[in-house]
Amino acid sequence: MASIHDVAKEAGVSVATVSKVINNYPDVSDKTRKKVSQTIKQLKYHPNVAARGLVKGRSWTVGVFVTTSFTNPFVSELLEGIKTALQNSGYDLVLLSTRFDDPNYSFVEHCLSRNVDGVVGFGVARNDPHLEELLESDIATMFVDADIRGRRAGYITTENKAGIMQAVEHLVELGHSRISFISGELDKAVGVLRHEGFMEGMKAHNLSVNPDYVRISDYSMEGGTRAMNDLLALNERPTAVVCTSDMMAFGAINVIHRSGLSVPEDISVIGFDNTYYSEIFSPALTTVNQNIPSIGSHAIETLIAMIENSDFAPSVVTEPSNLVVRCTTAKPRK
Amino acid sequence: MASIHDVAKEAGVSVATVSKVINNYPDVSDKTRKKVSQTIKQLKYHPNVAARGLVKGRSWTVGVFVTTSFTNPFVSELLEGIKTALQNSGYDLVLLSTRFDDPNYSFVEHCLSRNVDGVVGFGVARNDPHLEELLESDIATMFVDADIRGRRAGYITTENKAGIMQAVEHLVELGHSRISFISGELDKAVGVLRHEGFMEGMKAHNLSVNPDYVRISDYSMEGGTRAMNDLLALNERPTAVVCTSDMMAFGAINVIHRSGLSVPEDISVIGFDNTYYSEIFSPALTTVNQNIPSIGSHAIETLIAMIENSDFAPSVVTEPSNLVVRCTTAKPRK
DNA sequence: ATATCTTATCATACCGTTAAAGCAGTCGGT
DNA sequence: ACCGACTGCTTTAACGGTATGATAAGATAT
Repeated sequence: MASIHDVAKEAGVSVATVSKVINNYPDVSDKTRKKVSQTIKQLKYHPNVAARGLVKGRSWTVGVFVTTSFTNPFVSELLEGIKTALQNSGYDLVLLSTRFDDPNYSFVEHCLSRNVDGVVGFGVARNDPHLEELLESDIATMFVDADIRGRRAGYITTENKAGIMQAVEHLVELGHSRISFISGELDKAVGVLRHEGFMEGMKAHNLSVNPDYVRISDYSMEGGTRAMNDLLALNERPTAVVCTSDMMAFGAINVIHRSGLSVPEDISVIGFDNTYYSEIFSPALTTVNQNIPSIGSHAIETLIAMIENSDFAPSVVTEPSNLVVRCTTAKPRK
Repeated sequence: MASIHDVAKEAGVSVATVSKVINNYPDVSDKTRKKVSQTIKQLKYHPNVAARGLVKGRSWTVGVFVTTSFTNPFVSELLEGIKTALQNSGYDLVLLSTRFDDPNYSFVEHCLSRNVDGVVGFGVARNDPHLEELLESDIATMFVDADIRGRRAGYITTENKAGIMQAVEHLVELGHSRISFISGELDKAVGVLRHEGFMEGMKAHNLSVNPDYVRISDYSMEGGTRAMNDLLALNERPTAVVCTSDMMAFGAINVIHRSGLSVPEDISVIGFDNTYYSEIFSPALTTVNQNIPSIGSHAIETLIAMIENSDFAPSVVTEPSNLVVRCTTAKPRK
């Protein structure tokens, strides 16, 4: 690999001049600029990122810290959005492979030694042990779906509350009143907000919430399965269920079918996310749509703005959500 | 961030000694080693990867070049396997964000300027314009699902042919003879091998292949939809269809259902991949299983072996495949 | 007592880049 | 004719590590 010295020698100028050409400094004559550009092309020279990073204290990489599985469709779609925004940005994405079994592994130190310019954090709980350290550091951060702010940290999220309220409203309009809520863990903002959305949505229609109908589980399909099993065991089962993820809804629907009941005739089910599979699944899932790829893209765009413009205030972005009615909701049986 | 100089000063030794401690050189007395380790911990020192990379000409990163969407469940599961193998390896994954709109963008130059120690290539066609350049370079490479070898390049794949042959055999045993094959593009090894598997499987049971029944499409759901539409338009439609991806099978099944026919009663469908959703989909999909996460892990493991041991011959790994019978295959109607 | 070998440590060149400072040469103004 | 400003370029010191050859001190052999 040719270095800047090779280019300088070949072009008959000093390394500094080459550097200036590369970085578009004004004090280079057109003639030399041309000559240098030409030799750069000729030698297929590309600046060494490590060397550049060493002196600039930057790396032109942004880190992600994925705690959940990539199999999670939310993660896939988020990454897709991130990939799109990264294209042509000059930044590359580094997946920080964490060493969780090492008790004194520090995420922040990992970032610092890798010199990442910023990170996007996803699935970060409010009580995450690494969180405080991260917020204290100078690393620009965008959290996805977590209402965590800091001197250098902003977040992006969807209208969680409004989304769930729309879901409840839809069910009420269909004539449901025995409405159940299968929630994800309440340790993250999304969980709390969606829960609030359910409570407020019910209240807005003067419906009381049966405590047995509110199940706290986890966002996976197994989470939905477990919660739905509990609900079916009740004396008076609900006629509709609002889930806080599509995967949970899939799990719930499978349980309902397996117990001989049908969706939506016996029980209506609503999901959350509108991931790619909600349309493919049969019956096609009624769900709260959030534009996940766009969340990913915006997260990166604002992150880069924060990085390149250190007085850019860490921002809070909220993406709209809306209910997509498909085939898993209907009027309750008489 | 503390540097090696800070540690040296604090511990009262030279930087060289600190470096030796970090890199486990033998010629350091136990006493100084202890003292240095202690100050490293105390100052929360972590070597700067850029500086180290600069002198060593390495980066402790492996690159991936994802041309398809992350939404593709194969990619997600592959990444999951990669993530697992990377854990505790000391390597991080960098997603090279490609600049395809730039006509003289070079993937290899991107890798070189980032100093990645190796790359895993997925979805690389035999006629990919970047391929030759990559093979000529000294970058250690593992291709997934492509039979491309080079001085520094090996590959990992599944028993593609055998998998499809099992699928055909299963259908024949059920009594099918009008068997169709919906194939992905034939520009990659997987496409060719699965196609061969179909041809040989049919031949092995003395069945002739109706050319109308062989459709070349793409691996997406839309690909399956398109091909199935064509098949249903035929005078004599097939009683069974073998698809080369799960997504294609989903698309095909949706088309069949929409046209008023049912799966598997009217038409049996088999997929390929056994991705997470094949079990969730209803009816649950009969499909050829390949252990995708394990493919990802093995790709990384052999890649790292190639990197750290430059005379490790680039290897070829084949993972087994097997048919998983679920609910989309049955005897043909009389 | 001197020479030789070991062992532990250090000083320093170097990796490829950027940036600050400096230095010729040209030009317009007095 | 001289001054300062400007232009275009170069020299050189970092950045934070690693590796190499030198060195000092102690042990062993002669």
